Amino acid sequence: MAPKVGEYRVDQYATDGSRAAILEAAARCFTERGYDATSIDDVARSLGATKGRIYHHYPSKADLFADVFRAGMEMNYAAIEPVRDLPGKALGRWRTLAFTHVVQMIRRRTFQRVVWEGTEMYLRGATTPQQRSTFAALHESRSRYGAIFRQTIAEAKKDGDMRFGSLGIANQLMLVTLNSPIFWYSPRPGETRDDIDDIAWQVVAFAASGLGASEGEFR
Amino acid sequence: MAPKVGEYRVDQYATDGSRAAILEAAARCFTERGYDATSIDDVARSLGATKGRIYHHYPSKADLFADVFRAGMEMNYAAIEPVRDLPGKALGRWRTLAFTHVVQMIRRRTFQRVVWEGTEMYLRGATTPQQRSTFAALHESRSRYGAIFRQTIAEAKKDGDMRFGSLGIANQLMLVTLNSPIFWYSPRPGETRDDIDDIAWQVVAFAASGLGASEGEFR
DNA sequence: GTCTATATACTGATAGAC
DNA sequence: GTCTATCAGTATATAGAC
Repeated sequence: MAPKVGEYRVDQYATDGSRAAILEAAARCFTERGYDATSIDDVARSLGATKGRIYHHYPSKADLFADVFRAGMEMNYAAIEPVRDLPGKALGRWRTLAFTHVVQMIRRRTFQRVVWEGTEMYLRGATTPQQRSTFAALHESRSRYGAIFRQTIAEAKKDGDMRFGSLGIANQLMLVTLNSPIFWYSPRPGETRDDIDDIAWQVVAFAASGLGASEGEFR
Repeated sequence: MAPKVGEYRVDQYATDGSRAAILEAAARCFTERGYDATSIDDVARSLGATKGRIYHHYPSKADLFADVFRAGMEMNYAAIEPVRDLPGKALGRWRTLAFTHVVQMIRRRTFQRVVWEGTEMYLRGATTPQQRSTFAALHESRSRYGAIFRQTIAEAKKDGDMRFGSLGIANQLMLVTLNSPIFWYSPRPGETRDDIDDIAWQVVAFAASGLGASEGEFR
């Protein structure tokens, strides 16, 4: 179940065309230039509009950014929901979860970059006191999401299906690996769904081996 | 040998106390708040000075940032220089290189965060035409540095000591893993040199296994 | 070599027309 | 619901005193 972290629900950002268009444009701009270097005028211009349109929907730039963050996390929860409670051992469940996550990083790259930058902003304390509680909720949503992965590898280790030292370090290395397509992936002309799946499996295989998983996969 | 990427040499930033202090403060500020959110006043204030001091040494904020980037890369080349041309098979050489690099990411975290952000700025094209050539040179310096690692794992694969699919993807995953301490590491009170080495070896072990290296190391 | 103004530009946010 | 005009705050960079 995708928990509500903000004031809007899933179907709202899906059906409200105006707000959805703003979110898409904002995600793209924030990804291209980063939060501070992106002006509201930039986002408006990329929509072929002026900032009046944006300020009608969002009271501030920080709120717009936070809503992209929220939408990104909601997409993540929605993506893994069908594979969260599959039967079987932890290692197998982890593989499916990890693959789903990586594909998500590739498909919704712009939103996921905002999730990353938002997390960094929160951890750096680069937020005003009013924003702080909003960002804290978003950061907690992301922590809960990450905890699903962390728990699964902890269980796999207990099963004897993974071998690693510190759980905390292994967890960080796993997450940074699975998230890394947001930094290096860029679509190639004529790329198929299978091509993306192939890339994603290579990422999962790297992380699995890194975590000392029993059998390696080298597709 | 550490190639000169900018106009200053190693011994200059090491001996010129005034400029070195500015670089340290700038690296800290840029790491804490990011390039755009950091004002020259912030850097000056963290030095207990005013911006006159900084503008005497650097003509612009972008130049200051670029010099931190340059210093960071110079530190990296200097760090791996003693282990670049060791004898032995590629896998063994890679382990030593990788360990040295990870320790460097931990020890000089602030400078390495600037290297990361500078690279992103360059790739995003978030530079003015005048800055472009400076950043291009710095980015190329970083690419050459990364190529040392890429070449080594390619050789290890040819030796049959590593197993992975696409070299390009494996390279990205390796680099993001080895660099990742700049995102999640923070020093703990009473931490010893051995503690840091232990963390670094766990990172190297993860990457080695991820690359399908023959023997796993699980410290 | 460092500091104190100050010019200049940009941007987040608001008010009110349509 | 969107646009135009405008205000206020901030930040880069410069000029000139010390």
